[in-house]
Amino acid sequence: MTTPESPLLSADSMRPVVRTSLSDEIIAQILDLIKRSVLAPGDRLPPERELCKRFGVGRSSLREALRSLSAMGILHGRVGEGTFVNDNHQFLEKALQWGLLLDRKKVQDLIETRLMLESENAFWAAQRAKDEDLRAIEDALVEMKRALDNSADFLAADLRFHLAVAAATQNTILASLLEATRGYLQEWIERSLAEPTRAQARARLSLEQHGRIVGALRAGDGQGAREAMREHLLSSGEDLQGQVEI
Amino acid sequence: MTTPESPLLSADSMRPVVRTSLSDEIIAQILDLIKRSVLAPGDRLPPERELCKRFGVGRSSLREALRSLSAMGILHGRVGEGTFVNDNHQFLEKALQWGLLLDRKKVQDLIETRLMLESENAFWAAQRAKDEDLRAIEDALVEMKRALDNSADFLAADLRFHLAVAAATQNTILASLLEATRGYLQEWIERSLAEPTRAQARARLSLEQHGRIVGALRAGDGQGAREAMREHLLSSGEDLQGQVEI
DNA sequence: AATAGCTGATGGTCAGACCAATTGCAACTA
DNA sequence: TAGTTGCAATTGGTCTGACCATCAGCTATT
Repeated sequence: MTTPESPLLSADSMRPVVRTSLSDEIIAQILDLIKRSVLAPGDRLPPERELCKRFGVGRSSLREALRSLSAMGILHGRVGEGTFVNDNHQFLEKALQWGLLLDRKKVQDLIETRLMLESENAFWAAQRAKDEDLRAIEDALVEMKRALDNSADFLAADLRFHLAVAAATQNTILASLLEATRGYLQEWIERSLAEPTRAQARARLSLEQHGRIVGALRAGDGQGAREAMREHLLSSGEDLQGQVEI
Repeated sequence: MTTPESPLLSADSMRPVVRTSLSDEIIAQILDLIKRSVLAPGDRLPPERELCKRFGVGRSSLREALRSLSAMGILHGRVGEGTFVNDNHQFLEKALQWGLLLDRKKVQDLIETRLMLESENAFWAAQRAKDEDLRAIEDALVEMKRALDNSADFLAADLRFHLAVAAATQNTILASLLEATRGYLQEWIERSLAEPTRAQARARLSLEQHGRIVGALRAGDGQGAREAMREHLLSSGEDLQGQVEI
């Protein structure tokens, strides 16, 4: 038989206790510091042994927090130098990478997602790009033209072009998502341009298509930019498609 | 004076050594085990002290790996019981959450991104939804109708509806991104439906709009589904918009 | 039959130690 | 003087052993 409970306990006056681990607490605190710009990208954190004293925890707990933040690309440590706040927060990229590690079949989905993100980004960029954004985009285009016969340089400029478009949307989430997908696909893209002759032909076509995108962006033509980007990715995506199925 | 370098060194024959940390190695291995279904969701990992022996590392390194995986929602540990593989891998959601933690202003961007993801998802769902997907979507709709006068239940069914649409796209990345954004906005959505009278009116309108979405999905009308979803989110988004600016 | 108490297993935390990489300065060499 | 070499301090990376708190399952008590 159970003893009758006190009336005090009948209601939901008692909630289960949250037992948050020390490292989770530290993770939250450090993220908060970054959020409040007390810690800016590029900054160096105090040495681990000093952070221990400041947080009042042992080195294990502290390190488990730091390693977690490193694992998701927010911090990075170098022996003998220190631990730094990453410039570009690639947590999304990291997460995506891990997600793909869990299920490699998803690359197909990724290509599709990227098509959508890129064309949508072009749409918003056309409506919101500031002068400096347009200049960055056109700079990348010029660089692509200059690097027509150098596959690696061309690809780098191409990446810069797309990231500049993403930045021009003024929507950091959208841009982050695009950077994450694109960053991860970069490996495949490079592989699909292995044969030089093929790469040359592709580069010329690609250059022309990029020119059309810039035109639409300059004109503030959202629909046109979306279509131009879509067309570009669909045509350049065929190579990629074949590459993935290997 | 610099001594002339050996010809062997002139080319890029020597690349910098990658010094991968032990915990990163362990993270990769565990993820690989999950990917190959050696470790299934719900499974319990061997005790830490035994994993140390198996991996041949100290407990610090092992724990730093486990904590990192826990921090991104892939594992979770309970004292006295063990460490388990999480059922739902919400690393994308976690990452997005952290991203927002770093910069709360981004909620605005999130709303915009969600609009795009949802409408695009509707488009693909219309083309690819299987019978069981449609059934799940309609189930959610029925549930919404039943819960017209219960704000919390209605909201839950609404969430189920949108997630079912996401699943119907058959694109796991797209669905994950949507789940992540939606999951994080849920808090705001709930807050925007605080006043019961307002919520009632909204619920009726919302129900009708969802009905139209289902119609387009059933008909396999991608364009129509995208438009219906867009319309729904734009109208329901006004409340949200006001909420965020507070 | 139900309860209380014990025991072992397990994750969470700490402290101290050593290693390896890096930096900066001092000493040395050409 | 200019460049190199060598040493020492700093710092992240790793290991070990220990103790604590919690939980599950068993045992003995009532």
